[in-house]
Order: sequence, then C-alpha cells, then structure tokens
Amino acid sequence: MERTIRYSKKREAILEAICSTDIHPSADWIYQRLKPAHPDLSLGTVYRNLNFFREQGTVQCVAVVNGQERFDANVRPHNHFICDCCGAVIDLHQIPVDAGLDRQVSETYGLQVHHHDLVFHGTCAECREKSQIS
Amino acid sequence: MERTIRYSKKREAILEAICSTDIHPSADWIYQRLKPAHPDLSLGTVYRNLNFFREQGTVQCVAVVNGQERFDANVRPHNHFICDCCGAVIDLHQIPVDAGLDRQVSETYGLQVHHHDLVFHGTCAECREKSQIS
DNA sequence: GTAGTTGCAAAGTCTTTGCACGACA
DNA sequence: TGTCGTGCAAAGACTTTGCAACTAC
Repeated sequence: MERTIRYSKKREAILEAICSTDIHPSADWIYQRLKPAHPDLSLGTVYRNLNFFREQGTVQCVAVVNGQERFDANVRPHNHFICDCCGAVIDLHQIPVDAGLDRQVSETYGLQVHHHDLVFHGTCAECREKSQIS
Repeated sequence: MERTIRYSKKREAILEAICSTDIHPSADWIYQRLKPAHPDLSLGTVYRNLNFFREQGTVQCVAVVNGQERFDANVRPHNHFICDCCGAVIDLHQIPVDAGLDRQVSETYGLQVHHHDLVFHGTCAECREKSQIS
C-alpha cells in the first residue's frame, strides 16, 4: 500500500533552502532562513520534511556537529571536512572517493556494506586566522 | 595554573568499563554496567568523566548512533563499521588507515587537518541473519 | 470526501550544570 | 584544609509526536 505524496509549498521551500547552500545546514538554520518568507512555518515541519527527504533519499545527514544533524542535498559520494573550532562542514570534491573500499570491508569482514563516510577534522582557514591574531 | 587531578574510584571504574569492551559503549551503557557494583553512581558523573577523559586524550568519541555518543579507549587511528540496523559499532583493524590523506587534504584545500574518520555503514552479520529468517 | 500536511505545544531523549556534600592529597 | 569529585535534581538543547485544523487531489 503506497502512500500518495502531495505537493506542499513548505516542503518545496525546505528542499530549496538545502539546495541553495553548500554549508550543510542544520534544521534550525533552515527554519531561521525560511521564517521571514514563511512566518507560519513550524520547526516541527522542518524536522518532519527532513526525515521525509531522508527516507526518499533526496537528502542525507552528513554529520552531527555540536549535537545538531547537518544535511546535504548532494547524495553522491563525496568527502567532508569539519572545523572543530566553528563547526563548519566543507565539501572536499577534489579528494577522490575510493569506491573499492566497501567491497574490501565486505570481503574481509563478511559485512554487508552500503556506503562509507570519510570525514576530516581540523581547523578551517577562517578560524586559523582568528587564532593567529589573538 | 594547572589543575591537580585526584584519584577517584568512580573514574577508575568508568575507564575500566570502556577498556573492558570493544562495543564502543554509550554513556548510559557504562552507567548501567557500573550501577550494580556502584549503586550510588550518578549518570552525571559518567558524563563528567567521559568529557574529562576526552580532554585528556584518553578516550575519543568515534560515532554518534541514534543520538548517543559512542566512546573508544583505543585512540590510535583505526576505522569503524556501523550497523544501521542495530547500531553496533565494530572496529576494522584490518583495513589500513591512509595516513597520507590528511596531508593531501591540507595541501589541496589549505586546511589545517588534525585527523580523519573513515566510517562504513551497512548491516552486520547478526542483523542480516535475522532479516533473512523473517 | 479522503488522506496527506502543518502549527502548536507537549513530551521525549541525551547531555550539561549548580549546589551542597564528601573525599583525596 | 583546600580543592577536586560526586549525587541529585534541574535545566538545556535537539528532535519527535499527538491532535485538531487545513489543504491538495
């Protein structure tokens, strides 16, 4: 029994908000961003739609930073960098994704591997400058 | 002004609990585990000591699974597998860690890279069996 | 009209924190 | 004896959910 999916202006706006940026926003960022144009938007709706998009495979959660989930509308494999200072999440499109790793893990351990995440941690350029000034 | 660190039975027990297992426990797991032998243990103490060990570099948080932080007393670089079905966190000691990646990201993007995490997602053997039975 | 979607607020979960008391050095 | 560590409970932060009202089809 399939569920029929209906159009909703809020849903469209939420997806548009995620797609419009590369900062890998949190639920609250999306909410704050849309609130001016959609004064009656509720944070619960943002969460519900994020989970909807996640189930659909439209967006994915790429990290949890300071207790907040961070979302990405680019669901193709790519790596990320997280600044441990300011919490920025940055795409690393130039770093190749090793697609053979999943198979390697699968064969070595007998695990059913779906995908992998490669996340680098460190300090971003902006935070580095700030810390050098002080 | 250095802070003097004192001995505490609870702290020792908490670290021992983390070291005694390879399941990468959560704070609550440690609490439940120690409660019988330490009936007056408080969950707040577990959290405080986990953060203490993290600052000392004795343990590290290797993942957030279902909203819970998972800890590891093995702080040397190694990769992990997370079962998206049951939430198990498994060490992958046989999968080599590419130490050169950090430098590569650093040079390509001008970022200060401290370390990276490679996490595989999928279904563990146990969950796979269960799903095949039903 | 039926069923999906939302606002609102309450509840749920995990983690942190203030304060008084207890314990190590 | 001066801090450090802890229990307890309250508070904080993020996310989920129940319900009535609204809306797409």
